[in-house]
Order: sequence, then structure tokens, then C-alpha cells
Amino acid sequence: MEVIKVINFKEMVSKSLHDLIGDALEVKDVRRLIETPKHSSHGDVAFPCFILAKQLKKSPAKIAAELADRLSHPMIEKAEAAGPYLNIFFSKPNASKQIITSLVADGENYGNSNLGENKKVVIDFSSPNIAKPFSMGHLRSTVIGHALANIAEKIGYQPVRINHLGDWGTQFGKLITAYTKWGDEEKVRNSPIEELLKLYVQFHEEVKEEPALDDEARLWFKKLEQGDKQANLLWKWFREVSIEEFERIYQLLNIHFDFYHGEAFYNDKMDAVVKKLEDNGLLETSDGAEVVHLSDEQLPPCLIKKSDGATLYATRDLAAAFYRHNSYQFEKALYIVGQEQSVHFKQLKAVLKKLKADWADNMTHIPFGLYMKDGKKMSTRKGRVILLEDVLNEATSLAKENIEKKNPQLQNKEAIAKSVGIGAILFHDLKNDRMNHIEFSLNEMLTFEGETGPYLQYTHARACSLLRKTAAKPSMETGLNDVYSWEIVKLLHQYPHKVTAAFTQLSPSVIAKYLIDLAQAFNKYYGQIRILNHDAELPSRLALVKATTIVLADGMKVLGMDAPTEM
RNA sequence: GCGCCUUUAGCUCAGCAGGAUAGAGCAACAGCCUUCUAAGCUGUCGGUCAGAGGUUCGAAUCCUCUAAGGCGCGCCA
Repeated sequence: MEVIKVINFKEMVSKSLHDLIGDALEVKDVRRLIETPKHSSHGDVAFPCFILAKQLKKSPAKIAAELADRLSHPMIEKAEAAGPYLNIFFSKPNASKQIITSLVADGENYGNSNLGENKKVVIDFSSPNIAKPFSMGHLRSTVIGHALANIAEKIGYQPVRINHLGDWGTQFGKLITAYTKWGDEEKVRNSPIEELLKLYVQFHEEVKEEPALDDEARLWFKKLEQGDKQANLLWKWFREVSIEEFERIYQLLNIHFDFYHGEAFYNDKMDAVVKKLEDNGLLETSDGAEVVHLSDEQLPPCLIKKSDGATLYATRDLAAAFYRHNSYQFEKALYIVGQEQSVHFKQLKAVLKKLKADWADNMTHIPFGLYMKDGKKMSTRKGRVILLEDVLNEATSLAKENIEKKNPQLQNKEAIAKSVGIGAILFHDLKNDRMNHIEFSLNEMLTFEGETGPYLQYTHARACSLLRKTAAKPSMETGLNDVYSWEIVKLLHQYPHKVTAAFTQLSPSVIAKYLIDLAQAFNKYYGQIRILNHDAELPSRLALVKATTIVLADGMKVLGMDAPTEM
């Protein structure tokens, strides 16, 4: 793809400044010091001169004043000293013309790059547990992972999207126990996950009275691992009906995976791992279980086999790590899994390192905060779950109501209501820092005003509507010189940088916050300037509008949201 | 008890590898649709950045300690 190189303003300024100050600072140091002032009265970029004071034996204020006098560049309108700061103002017409023209030419490729050099990034995300409902809790991993995959792709990586289904483990022993005792085939057929969840919850209630149930469950899982026919039949059934339900959700969210390699997929790959551990003398018996001690790493021992010989989560994750390394030769492997599992991933990496698998350094656990209910973690066992699908449906019907109220003659109401409703839920999850806990509040998720998904979509739809309403063609011939458009131009210029920052920080919220800033700037412009006014600058204003739609739409797409052109 | 994470306006959060008067949204109040979608815009109100030390020309940002909350801590995943 052809990406036109836009002038990078901070680069440009740092080079020009470097020419003036000579060897006192390297270009990259100048670049690092340049900042974007909080107030636009302090310029578009600013350079604090404190550091130079010692070397040049002059006061920072004097240095700033001298630089202000000497700095000149066609893109710079003026440079003025404000105490120790050198404040630089760009030429709005020139800069806006440059930036917007090349942005519009790039179109949806704006912000793309080849940083990833087509290398593979394995992303393990969503990974719901079979026979359990797809709850709010799974939303985070699902949307963060999906967005990171899109971001990776945008900057030239090849993402490998893996759904590491929780389809193996002792929980199935519990479930089979519960089903054989209290289950009703008819009911499970009618509403599989609902019934299976009931059984699971019942198991955890009854086990309090009758601890022997736990032994029974372990036995069933052991039988499952050894290929017991009845156990496997049930397992297969539970798995199938679960995946059917999950796919309905993924379809709603428009998310796809390259592989549905759940834990069970690694069943035949674990022996090799256990053998490798044995051969390296890492496996020790402790209370009848096989463990790898990690006291050197200040970590608790990693359990490889239970005392009854059955495998554990860690065993399967080790096998998965080897499998992924061999199959994909990944540059990075990202695990989008809740923060409560951070010890597990530390153990996983530590064990791999003990096996001389240096590539374990390329594996990164990407933790995130939890959805909380009344300040506490939500728990499937206690049946305290909120179904994601219910939330998505509520959001969609509220969006539908809004459309009926505000824009009843709209075409495709259903489809747009779905885009808006789901967009609201997605954005609500993605806008805040990954690590923040989120107190579950339907009210907040169903807010469509302020810093929300629908606000972005609405802004985009408004901008699209402007472009539809005029025969004039967008073209940044004249450049723009007002302060409102200038704020938009500066933000648009930042988009490529924000995309890469989102990836380095492994945090889609960088883009989410950026889009809010952009939408706010655009709405201010919209409120202040009559865009469709017929005058010489009309084509330029339209080009700005066009550029805004490109970035808003692309940003939302990256986050996994739809960007309807009307709503 | 130990480890990791969090603590900024009444509420939810921003604050970019320390920099100039700490910013949004929500809520409250006051305005703006006989011309571009009011899911919008404008204005007012609101902050000893949890507390105490330290590093620095300069700290919400870095270090140490304390407090509060969350999540983990061998046969769950």
C-alpha cells in the first residue's frame, strides 16, 4: 500500500532547533523535550530551555529569546519566548493544507505502517469457559483482544487470533457429576447453557454439605482424560452446544478467530511437555503431585500433575506455548487474561525459561481489571452473573427507542440500532485504562451522551451528512486559518502516532480517548462555524470534514465498532 | 502474613519516558434548534492530585514509608 509521508511537525522542529543550538543536544534529545502545551496560547509545540542553561551558561529565558529570534521555517508562523519556554506556532493555512491533503489521499490507509514487518503476533483472547454463560466478565478480554489484533494489523503485524476455550479441566468433572445426578436431558437441549449453569451452581451448593462430591468430580475428570466413553460423550455435547451460543455473540460483535484451539486441543501434546520437564530434572513430587519448584524465582511451585495423575491448567498452557511457538514462530504472543491470573503467567514463563525456551520472553500477559458487583468480583459459582447478550440486547433496544424519537424516518433502523447499542457497550469497556476495575452499572453502559460510543458515531454521522448535502467537492485548496479547525487538524495529525502508541502500551484506550478528543473538537467546530456556507473556503472545510470522517470511522473500526453514516 | 494492582472535582475517569494557570464527561444550575442531525454546543459551580518524607531548577507524574480498597497466594481456571 502506498502511504504518503506527512511532515512530522515535532521532527521538523527538533531538526530546526538542533541546527541552532549545535552540539549541546542531540536531535533525539531535542525531540524528547518538545512538548504539546496544555493551552493553545502557549503555541502548538513548545521547547523548555532549562537543560541548555548549564551548558550554554545563559539563563533559560535568554536562550528561549535567542532561539525565538533565529528560528524560521516555512511551516512556522512565529516563535516566541515566554520566560524559559520557546513557544512555536505553525502556519495554520500551510500546515492544514499539507496534513489534510495527504490524509484524504491516504483514505482508510491513513495511520497504517509497516512497523510489524509482517511478523506474527499471537493473540489469545476471549476464551470463555464451555458450559458457562458468556458473561460481562468475558467482554473485557474479548474486546481488548479484538482491538489489539486490529491495531497490530494496522501497523503491519500479522495477528493470529486464538480463542483458547476453557473446554477442559476439573470443572467438567463437576459438571458431569452434577448432570448425572440431577440433570434432565430435555431441559439441557432446550436451553443448554442456562441449564448447565444451574447444574454447576447446584454442585457448588451441594458440595458444601457433601464434600465427597468433589472426589466424585475429580474422578469424572480423570475418567474424561483417560477416554471414558460416557464422559467424553457428555463433554462433546456440552462443548458443541456452548460453542453454538458463543458464536451467536461473536456474530453480534462481528468478531472472528483464526483458531478455536481450546485447552482440550492440547490433550495429546502434554505428554511431550511432561517428558521434557522430567528429562531436564525439573519435575518433583510434592504431596503426591508433580510440581516444578520456582523458589529461585520467588514464585509458588507450578503444579503439573495432580496426585491422581490428571493434568492441570498450567500443563495445558505449557503445551499451548510450545505448540504456538512451533506453529507460528511468533514475534510476540499476547495473553489477554484477567489480572487475577498474573501469577500463573509468571510461573508459565519461569518454567519455560528453565527449559531454555528463551522465546518465552516474547510472551506477554496483558492483564485487565474486573467487572465488579458491589465492589466484589462477579462469581459464576454463586450464580452471580450478568449475561453479555442481555446487556447487548438492552442497549440495542434503547438505541432503537432513541432512533424512533430523534430520527423516525431513518432507513435500516434495526441495523443502526444494533450498531449503536453494541458500540455503546464496546466503547464503555474500551475507553478506560485496561487495569481499572469497572463497577457494573447498566445505567452507565446505556448512556449515549458525553464520552460514549454513540457520541462518536453521532459525530461521524453528522459529518457524513454534511458531505452528502453539498455538490461541492472536498479539496484543501486554500488551507484553513481559524482556531476551531486548527484544533481538529492538529488532532488528525496525531492519529498515526496514537495508533502505534496504543500498540506499544497494549492499550486500546489510547485510541478510544483520542477519538473522544477528536469528536469534541469537531463538534465545537460544527457549533461555531457554518460549514456549508458558500464561500471560497467551502472545499477546504469539506476536506477537513472528510478527513475527520476517515479518522473517526477508522478508529471506531479498529476498536471493533460500526460507524454508520447516518443515525 | 506475602505478592501484584488501584487511590486526581459529589460520581466515572484523562493527564503523553517530570515542566508554564491540573483537564474531560456525568450530576446541578443558566443559556442555544423558522438554515449544516440538540445522541450536539456555550457558560457557571466544583480539586491541600489519599498522607508523610526524599530526588530535582521544577513532582499528580520518579523513589521510600504509611493508610484505604481490589485481586491472587499447590492439586480450580
